[in-house]
Amino acid sequence: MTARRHDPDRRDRIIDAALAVIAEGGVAGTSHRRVADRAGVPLGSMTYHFTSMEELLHESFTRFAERISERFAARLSAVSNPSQLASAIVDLVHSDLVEGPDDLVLTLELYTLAARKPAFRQITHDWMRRSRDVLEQHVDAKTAHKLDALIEGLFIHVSLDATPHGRDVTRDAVLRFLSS
Amino acid sequence: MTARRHDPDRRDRIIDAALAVIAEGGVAGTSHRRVADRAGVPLGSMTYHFTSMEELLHESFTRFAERISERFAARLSAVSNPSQLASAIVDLVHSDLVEGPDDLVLTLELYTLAARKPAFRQITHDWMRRSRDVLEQHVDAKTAHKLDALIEGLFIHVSLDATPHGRDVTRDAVLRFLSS
DNA sequence: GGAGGATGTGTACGTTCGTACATATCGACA
DNA sequence: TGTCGATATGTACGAACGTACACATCCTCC
Repeated sequence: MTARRHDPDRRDRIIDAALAVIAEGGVAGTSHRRVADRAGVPLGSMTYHFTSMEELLHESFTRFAERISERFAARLSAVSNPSQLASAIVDLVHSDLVEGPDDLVLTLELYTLAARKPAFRQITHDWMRRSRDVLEQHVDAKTAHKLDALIEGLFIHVSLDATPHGRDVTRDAVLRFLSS
Repeated sequence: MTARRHDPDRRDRIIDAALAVIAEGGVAGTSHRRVADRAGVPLGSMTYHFTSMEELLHESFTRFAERISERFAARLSAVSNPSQLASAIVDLVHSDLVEGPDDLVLTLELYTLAARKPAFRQITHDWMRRSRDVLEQHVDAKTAHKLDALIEGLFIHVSLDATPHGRDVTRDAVLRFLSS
């Protein structure tokens, strides 16, 4: 009812700061103190708002996955034919990456966590389901499955391979799944 | 010329121990002490054989990537037609994973490191080039590129998605790239 | 306006860490 | 056999960590 003593989005800022710190130094290099410094809050605030580091990481990655999903949906909602869909996907794979290398790092950090801790796997599950839902607005379910995996692999290989991956190769790969 | 004071594969054992520790607790949870305990060597041995943690990680992941590459090559060297190739790839994506979940964890830990530190990207570069070389024994270069990325994406999605990925869907996806 | 609960903070404790380095052990060779 | 590098180890130090918790601050309601 009344204004909180301090900013009510203190928690939000901590989560955003956590994502920035993770992108910079990885989960390995993330500590309460570093996140607190980045968010401009006292150390005590960390344990007050989050009972453990794991809870903070979980909430941070949940927010991250939702953001990426929203962008994915926004990019693909505008297309109306297979050719446009292919172009949109090629853009996602080749351009988004250049804009935000942090996204690659955060994605991989999340996958790594999910591979080891089941608690984080729910985040990847939901993320992948949302991606498929978006793709299923344009293609059938099985194709959506394949396309989603292909996009994942292309994104990683374009990012971590020295050999340049041409947009034409990516486009051709996508179109192979789109043709009936 | 003469036998070393101690076992000459002390270094090797440390590297293997490091991989075990990384698989268990991630790069984040890897320390000199833990690796030393696992390898059965004194703490002093760590800094003696490796000037830094980063050097140990680099050598460990190099060895890991080479091992996976060898297995990949062994699996694919025996095939002689597209159908067999598809079956071999489906096996790689669906079965290897069940055998060794550690491989997934280590792969993702490496990718995460590579995404942030260029020094580790050389390892992924070499790994991906070796994979393509193997694939190019069966298909043309562009197809090898696409297939390699597809395998990557399928592997990750089969591992981190709750929705089951049928082998038939994987096989169909692979065959789409194999058909001329 | 004062009591008391909710909200937020500063600090201190015990642990673990990477690293340095003095010391110990051994093999090679005179 | 005795000496001298090379090889290897144990230990100690300062820094950073997660967490607990006593304390401060503020809002609400009587």
